[in-house]
Order: sequence, then C-alpha cells, then structure tokens
Amino acid sequence: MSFHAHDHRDCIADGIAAAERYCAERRLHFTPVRRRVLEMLLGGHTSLRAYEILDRLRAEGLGSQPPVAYRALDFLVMHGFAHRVERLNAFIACSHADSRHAPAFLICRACNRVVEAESDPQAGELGRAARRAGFVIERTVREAEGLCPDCACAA
Amino acid sequence: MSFHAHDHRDCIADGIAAAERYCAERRLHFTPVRRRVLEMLLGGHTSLRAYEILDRLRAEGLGSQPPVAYRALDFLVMHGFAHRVERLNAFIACSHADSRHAPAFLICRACNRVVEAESDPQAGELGRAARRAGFVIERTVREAEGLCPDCACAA
DNA sequence: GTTTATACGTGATAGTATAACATCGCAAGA
DNA sequence: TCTTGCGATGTTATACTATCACGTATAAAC
Repeated sequence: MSFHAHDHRDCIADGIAAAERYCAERRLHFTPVRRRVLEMLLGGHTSLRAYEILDRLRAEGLGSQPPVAYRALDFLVMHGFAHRVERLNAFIACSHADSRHAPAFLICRACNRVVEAESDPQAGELGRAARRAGFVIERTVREAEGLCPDCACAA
Repeated sequence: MSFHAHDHRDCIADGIAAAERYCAERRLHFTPVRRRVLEMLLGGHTSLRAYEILDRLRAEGLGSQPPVAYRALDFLVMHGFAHRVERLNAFIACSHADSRHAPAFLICRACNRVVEAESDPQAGELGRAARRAGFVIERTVREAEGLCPDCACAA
C-alpha cells in the first residue's frame, strides 16, 4: 500500500472477509456495528475520527452515543483490524490484515492520506535506547508527518 | 538521561539557564508564566498534562484559563524547551537543551517516568518507507510504551 | 510619546474519551 | 426447560483536551 491509485473495492471486501474469518475462528462476535465501522475505515485511505464515525453510525441508526463508536473501535484495534493514529487522534484500517505488527505511519498534512508501513517494535532508535536503558518495549508509536509525493510536487 | 537517579536540582537550574540564554539571544520574552511552566516540566521526569499545569498556575495566581497554559506550552515546544508526548497528550521538558532534534521517548506505563532519546527524523523504518514512497518527512513521532528497568524487575 | 507587536485575561465553545449502570440476547450447563 | 453468566449494547452524565474570539496590558521600536 502506498500513495498510488488502485482498485479500492478490493480493499474493503478483503478487509471484511479477513475480519470475518478471524472472528469465526476465535468465536468473536463480528457484530453489525463493528462490521460497519471497519467498512467505514476501509473505505478510504484517510483516517477517521471517532466522532465522524459516530455521526455516520447515528445516521444509519446503529447507535448514537460516543461509547458505541469507541467500543467498536476498541474491538477493531485490539484485534488488529484498525490502528489508532496518535498524532491525529484518529483511526485507520490496518493495511496488513495478517498478524500482529507494529505499525508505522506516513501522514500527509496536505491531503490527509495516511499510509501504513510495518516496523519491528525493537528496531531503530527506540529499540537501541530501550536496550541501553533496560527498558521493556510493549508497544511503539511511529508516525511521520509531512507531504506525500503528490502534495510535495504541487507545493 | 536515563532511568537512573541523579541530582535533580541541576536539571532545573540548567534548563532554566539555557532557556534564559536562548531567549536573550533572540529577543524572546521568557515571561513569568513561561518560566514557571518550564520549571514545572523540569521538576520531574514524568510528563505533565496541560490541565495539571493550569491547576498549578491557577494556585499561584499566574493564570486561570486554559489558553494561558496552552500558550506557554506552545512557546516552549516551538523553541525546543519542551516536547509533546502524543501517546499521553502530555508535555515534558527537553533533556537535550542543545539544538533542534527529533525526540524519541520511552514511557513507563507503571511509574509514568519518561526518558528522551534523540533520533534522526529520516532514520529507521519511517525514513525507509518515506524514501520508498517519495514522502517528505517534516516531523516524526517515536514513542515506546512499556516498563522501565525498575518496574520490570518489580513485576 | 506614539506606534506596533507581543503577551495576557477571559468567556465561550469545540473536540476527545470514559464512567457508571441498565438492559438485552445468546449459549453453556443444571 | 430453566437459569446463569457473559458479552454486547443503550443511555445519561461527565471528565478531559484544546481552541476561538475579542479585549486589555505591556514593552520594545521608532
């Protein structure tokens, strides 16, 4: 996944299918709200904020109070279908439907697109600093803000 | 700076002195509110949230409304005396009073101490992904959450 | 001294997130 | 079948984070 165009319907269908499989295997409930929120996140390569999601759920009669959205997002994040983008206080569908990983994000401040790269939690300066300090890493946040190729050219 | 004990009064005095020098050189106003907020941040190796800072300012008669705290924090962050920790929505004094740099943080989820390491914005998986994608990095967020040596042993 | 730019005071409001408790529905076990 | 327990949802309220807008004060520049 990069900043290039592609047939986006596949992203949605594949993402939903993967989540269905995963939940079926583990006897998890892939409920209507959870499915719908994942569809929304898969629907674009920009992140969505919790209240944008809530507004859409409300419009569809799937829930009207903040906890509805946050619970669905918690579920999706916990099981790796979505990630939280700390820098934006927002959420985005996972691009690597496979296993657990430490996501890294490139965030375009002009067009708001976000692309995900994988990273090793123990790698880089964080890993080095942790080993030096005797620190046990459980989770990492790696996000870069800047300009995507399209917006950099336009600038 | 690491998770080890040290004489902490020096941290505060040195940090304030450096900020004074920097501001004097550039004709910036190191006002009472700004100084006091920096002292608070230097006063511990945990991060402080904006409203904790605001509460203390209020108690000292230095301002009672959110913008007072946020303006001071904006100033300190802009000039590199403090950093924002995205993962915590909080702020911490800069440990490297020197020049501009891309901070990386190790955040202990048990004792809330935070230590800062330096990093190269273009390094690591973010840098690689950016070069591959043609993405121009302007700012990076690198934060690891986990257990510091003390808390890892205690666990 | 006047001008100008910067900082501060203040009230209002926007945006993000969780606590707490009630209800519902389904599935495992008596 | 019953009931018991668990996970999910509904709902109210509230906590926490951040900014806007506008007026005033202060200090440096001219």
